[in-house]
Amino acid sequence: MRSLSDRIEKYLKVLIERSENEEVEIQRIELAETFQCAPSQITYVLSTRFTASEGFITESKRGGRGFIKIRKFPINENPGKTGISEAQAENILQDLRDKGFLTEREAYLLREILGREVLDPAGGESDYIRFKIINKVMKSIKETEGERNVL
Amino acid sequence: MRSLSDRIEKYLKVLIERSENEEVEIQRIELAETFQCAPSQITYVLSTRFTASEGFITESKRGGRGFIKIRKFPINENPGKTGISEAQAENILQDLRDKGFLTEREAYLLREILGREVLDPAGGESDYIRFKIINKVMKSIKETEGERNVL
DNA sequence: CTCCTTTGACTTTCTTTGACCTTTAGTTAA
DNA sequence: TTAACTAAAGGTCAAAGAAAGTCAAAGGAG
Repeated sequence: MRSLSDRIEKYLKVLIERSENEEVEIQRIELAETFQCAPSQITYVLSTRFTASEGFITESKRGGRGFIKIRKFPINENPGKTGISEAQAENILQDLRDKGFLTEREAYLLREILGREVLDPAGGESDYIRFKIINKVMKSIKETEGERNVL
Repeated sequence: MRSLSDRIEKYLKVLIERSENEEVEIQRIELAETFQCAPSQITYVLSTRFTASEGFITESKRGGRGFIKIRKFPINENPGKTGISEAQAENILQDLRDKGFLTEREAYLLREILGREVLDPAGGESDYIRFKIINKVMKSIKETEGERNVL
């Protein structure tokens, strides 16, 4: 029998697949109730199966009317005009760092670049540019795989 | 479903958008009645979603004929001619690489980011953004000095 | 045994409300 | 005329409520 985590993962992935824009928004408590489990179980599933290095971006808000949004990251340049906020970018970088795909210094460099200050002049396009930068980074990581310790 | 605060925010932003001069004047009590909430809720929305760093300035008067005025400013950072072309950027990166300030992989990453493809959506501002990115990189290098070989 | 799951107590963040304070315009009385 | 009162705003702040996050400990499968 597949584990609860597996079932929740499957459930969410189906939701994403069926969505228009490769994203889904849930409420942690609600989903926990659906699966009759502790809310933190949902957090666990997200942190083990919906990581940035797997191509997912999550975003959430606490408090009243809080939510968790999961988005599948189109690594292969899909100009669907997708955008990434500064906070989301930070999460992605942290994950890539944690997983060892980026060194601390690389993550630091990118964090500076992706900040509001630098990208602001792009105005409404800044989220989009942030998306494109992250996209490039992901691709680059794939292409330079194995070189991590060489440099 | 989105929260009350979110709805009030949206409502006000629509009003501003539709206005001639990017500003709107309301009465706190009136708006609170419209949304069936405590007047201080309006204050809360203003202080969390119409901040200066988001480009808004609010102004108000108490007492009889009191009001709250919200103005949106185009946070127009003046690109004072500071711009860096793609080719120039490449030279700079090469130089930083040669001098050992960047690893090969870091330089590669940055080269990808600074390319035309990524920054194009910024339109006329892309040279300026490239300039700011390079600036950040320079600063970051200074701040992480000595860490180069630690990672 | 070891690693992955599951749970629950505690923490942090965001929202909503209400009681009380301050400011202003208008009105009234000396 | 002007000082004092009154009513009508908006401001503040703290408490209560509503979610999500964290983390360590217990439970299970291989």
